[in-house]
Amino acid sequence: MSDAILDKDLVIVRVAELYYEEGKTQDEIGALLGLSRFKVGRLLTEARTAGIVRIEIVHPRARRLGLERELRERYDLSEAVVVPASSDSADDLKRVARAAADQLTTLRPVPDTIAVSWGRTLTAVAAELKEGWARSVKVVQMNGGVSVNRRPGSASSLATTIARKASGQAVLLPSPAILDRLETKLAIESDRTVAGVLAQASEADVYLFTAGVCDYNSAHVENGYLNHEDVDELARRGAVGDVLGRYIDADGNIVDPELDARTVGISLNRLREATSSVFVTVGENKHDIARTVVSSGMCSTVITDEMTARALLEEL
Amino acid sequence: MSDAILDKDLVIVRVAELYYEEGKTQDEIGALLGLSRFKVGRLLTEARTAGIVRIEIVHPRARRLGLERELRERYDLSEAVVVPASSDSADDLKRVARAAADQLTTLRPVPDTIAVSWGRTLTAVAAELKEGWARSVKVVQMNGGVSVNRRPGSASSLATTIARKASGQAVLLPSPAILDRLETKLAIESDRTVAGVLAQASEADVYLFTAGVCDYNSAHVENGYLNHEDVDELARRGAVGDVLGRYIDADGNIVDPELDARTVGISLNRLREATSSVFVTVGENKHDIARTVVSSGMCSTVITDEMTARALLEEL
DNA sequence: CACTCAGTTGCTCATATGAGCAAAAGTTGG
DNA sequence: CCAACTTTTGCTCATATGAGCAACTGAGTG
Repeated sequence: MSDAILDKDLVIVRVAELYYEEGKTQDEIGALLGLSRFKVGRLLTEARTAGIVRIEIVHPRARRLGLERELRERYDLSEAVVVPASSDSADDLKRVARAAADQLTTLRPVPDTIAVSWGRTLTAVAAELKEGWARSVKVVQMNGGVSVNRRPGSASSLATTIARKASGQAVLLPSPAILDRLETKLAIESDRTVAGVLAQASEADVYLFTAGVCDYNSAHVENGYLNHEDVDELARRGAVGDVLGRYIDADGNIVDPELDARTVGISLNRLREATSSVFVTVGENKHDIARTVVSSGMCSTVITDEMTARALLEEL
Repeated sequence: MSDAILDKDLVIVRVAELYYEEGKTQDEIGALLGLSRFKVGRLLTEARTAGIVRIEIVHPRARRLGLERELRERYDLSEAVVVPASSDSADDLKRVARAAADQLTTLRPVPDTIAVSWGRTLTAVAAELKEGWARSVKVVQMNGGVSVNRRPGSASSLATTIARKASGQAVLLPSPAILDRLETKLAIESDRTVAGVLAQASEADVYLFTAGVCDYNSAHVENGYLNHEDVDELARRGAVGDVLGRYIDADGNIVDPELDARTVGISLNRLREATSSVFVTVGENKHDIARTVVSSGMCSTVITDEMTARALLEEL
């Protein structure tokens, strides 16, 4: 092949095939093709760099470590977990939930208390956790509203499920998410029971939360806390979504202070100050609020799908 | 992770990710995960074996070396070339043609004379050959019919194209593929010009041919040598297709000796006796005739697409 | 509880490969 | 045609990895 008219690409392809498919050594390939083993090595490196050789990890537990590192660096996070895109995007919620379950299971030191929010995403995480994922963790609800749960068959809330699977204790927040009048909210937050739960939430070792989208499909609308006019008004004020029931704009600022004052739960600053605040998010409709959360310091760990990760890494 | 509830698959995936995506050594991975480097090595081997790590050669020039070896062994071939399936199967003809062109270019010793048949497959091969693919090769037509070419714009036959690109000489066979009467055929084959060309074809170093399917789309029907009744009769007699215009059954036997006697060109036994007979075939409609060619010793080299190769390797 | 057998582990030593460097080869401009 | 610069090559030496083996561990049986 030394004086044949074959171009370089063909040589690279042959070398890659002999090495990866035939299992031949670089020495053997060099002898076969009349090249030095050093040249063969360089061609293999070029084949990998140019994408002619593609090495892919194919497994439900696989991650995208390169994207994870980029996310950590871009947003100064202590941890990022990215689940590869799959051919069945309906599967993404389950796979991100499983990755979140894996991450919780490997938290070190094992937390005494975890504060959790609620929503479909965290419900999936609770479902993916294995029995005995930890030993005796107290799971505290950190924002209101879980009692207004209309889904039939969901007898135990996600906080209860997470706690049960760790042979731990669930501490539920017996309060609506949003009160009609400020006075009522202040009264409830002063009540010893509610105040005690909020205090335990504020002292948690780990915060686990997701975010909501500011649209008509919102759990707040579904559960009667907001109506369509409310949502329109919030969107008009620039809300991209809610964290712990608190509606924020792209910069992470509360868009409606009056509404916020009537909302029950710990403050967003508590997430910013926390040593370990874990944010789980899936889906294109949440890209805007996801960007806000990671860029305004509300989380130390993000767990998400590949499409969301790529969106977060795009220049705006 | 030594006492975590994570299962083995998760460990394998993490190890594979750290090695192939992060470029860490087995030593480094072992230190990170609390495993020996020997254990890490075994997990990587298992990841490759189990298909969790997939290494693929992605390039228009790529081949399927494993299938090639299986074909060589199954059919006692000296060479087999298999082109990977692509997402655009319309592209297969071009890619197989390119692989055939590559193969011709690397023939050693460089042949003095090549005998060729005709058809769309070889036309594509001629198109894929580079200028100067060889130096001064004589290309001889070994079966009749090329002159009855109705395709507009195809000013030079494939034999002429192959010869020109090698700065060589084309020797065309000035004869119809099939004669109406046996006497006419005998007369033409005795003519000094035609007899000389057939003699040169019989003495070629390399034979390059494809096969035709026994159906209404056949080039013989298109060119008026056969009509639909003829095709029906051939099929009734068990014909799976034609090689050099000669219709054969699954065992490689001539199905209509009378028709065969009126057909102009070298015999199929000459292909069987040749040192180097190269068979190029693409497409599912040719699987049956392809199987006949490779299993009845008509070729020493087969060049085909992945689907055909897999069909040829299937047990019947 | 002890024995046997199968599977797994960590090791030594040999082999395979890569990094960095000096020399050689190729290209470009005057 | 020659000089200067860039690119490529082959090498030495260090590192990374695998094969084969002995020892260890776990499971099953009497």
